[in-house]
Amino acid sequence: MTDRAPAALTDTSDAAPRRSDATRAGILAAARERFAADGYERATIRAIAKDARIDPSMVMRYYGSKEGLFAAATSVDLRMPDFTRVPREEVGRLLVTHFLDVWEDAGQLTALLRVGITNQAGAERMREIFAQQLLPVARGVCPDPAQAPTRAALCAAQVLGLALTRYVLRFPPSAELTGEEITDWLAPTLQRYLTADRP
Amino acid sequence: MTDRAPAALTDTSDAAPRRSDATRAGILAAARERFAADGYERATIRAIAKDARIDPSMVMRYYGSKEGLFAAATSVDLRMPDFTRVPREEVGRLLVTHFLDVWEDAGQLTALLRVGITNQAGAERMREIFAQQLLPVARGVCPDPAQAPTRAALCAAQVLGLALTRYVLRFPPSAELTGEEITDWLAPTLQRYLTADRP
DNA sequence: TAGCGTTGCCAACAAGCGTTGACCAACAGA
DNA sequence: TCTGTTGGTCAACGCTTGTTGGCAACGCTA
Repeated sequence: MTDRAPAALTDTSDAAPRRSDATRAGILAAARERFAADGYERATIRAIAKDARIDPSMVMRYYGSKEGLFAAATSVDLRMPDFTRVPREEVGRLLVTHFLDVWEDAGQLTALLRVGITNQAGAERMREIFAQQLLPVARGVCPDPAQAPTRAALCAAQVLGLALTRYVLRFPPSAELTGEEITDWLAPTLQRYLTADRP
Repeated sequence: MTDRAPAALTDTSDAAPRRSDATRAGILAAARERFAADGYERATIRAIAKDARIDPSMVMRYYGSKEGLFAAATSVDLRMPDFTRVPREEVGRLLVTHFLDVWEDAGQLTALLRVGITNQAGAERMREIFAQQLLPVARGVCPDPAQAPTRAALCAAQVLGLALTRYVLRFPPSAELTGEEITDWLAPTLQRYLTADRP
């Protein structure tokens, strides 16, 4: 009866470390993998628990519900650099390389993309990330701030489309491209979406 | 014991019309809507049957299984025009407008996109459509046919990314753009992906 | 050593799923 | 009018799901 609050959503060193921290982290890692591989519905709590070598009821105890676990597993920080300190003609290229970096290094974004498409809460989460992390970049870079939403949306479409075909649908040509090829092709597109005066 | 074959997947006037054709069509329409709205797992046969005001067992009788129903509901023809008859500098613009047309008029593509992301069979279906319908266009238009897969994949990424943000995730700026705005922004991108000599 | 909160497992629950087979009503051809 | 086919409903099946509560072992503090 002591811990009514089910989930410690902020895992960044807040209070005393618990003995179960390793278990919690294991569940979270397994959840991210499963969500990324299977989407929200097919990623069952039982499967996640099995991956983490733990009983399903532990998942419930630590994260309250499947929704809670999902929320904890898909808290994403795009780690956006400060684009205002970059030469204007290089923002497109930097945006592509940065996204490729972030996407390759963790399965969280693939998980989020997969879930955002089946699950209402997932879609809402993606809109939040878009508004809080990509939109400010466009606002700081594009010529007329009033156009920032449009320009950011165009960039999001291009970047998410690449991620979709490359990491989720696995279209062979898209999956086989090297990072450099992708950068060379997409950088001018994003550059134009962000900084061109008119379409 | 007469009709072992459960589904008439080709509905285009092959044999004598049956009394149940309306029911079949109703099921298919309801299935497309549900698949588009909910994705593969959440679109239950029971819900589809309810929408079509029919018993769930009828769905099984006419389409064999949920997989069969899905296959019938997402047979997509992109109706690609003959791009070789179009002035070379207009293929980008035509490609955008054509895709917007196809996407707006039927929910099938949204259904396919949603399902292609959670379901293995759905992803396979999308790769087929890509290879059979978009790839030939690139092959006929781009300068070096060996680059056609890459160029087609880039176009697919841009188009699908737009569809994703506009129809599925519903990013407000993307969903609110007019067809003309989208065309103006995306046409040069696709034009470059298809016809530019180098990135 | 006793007490207590924490960590974990086990067994079960109710609900929902795809799927099946028995059964009835309407129709068409003889 | 009889008979076989077709269109459709109903009730149930076996299974999986998220979720819950009880219970045993551990580790700390007094």
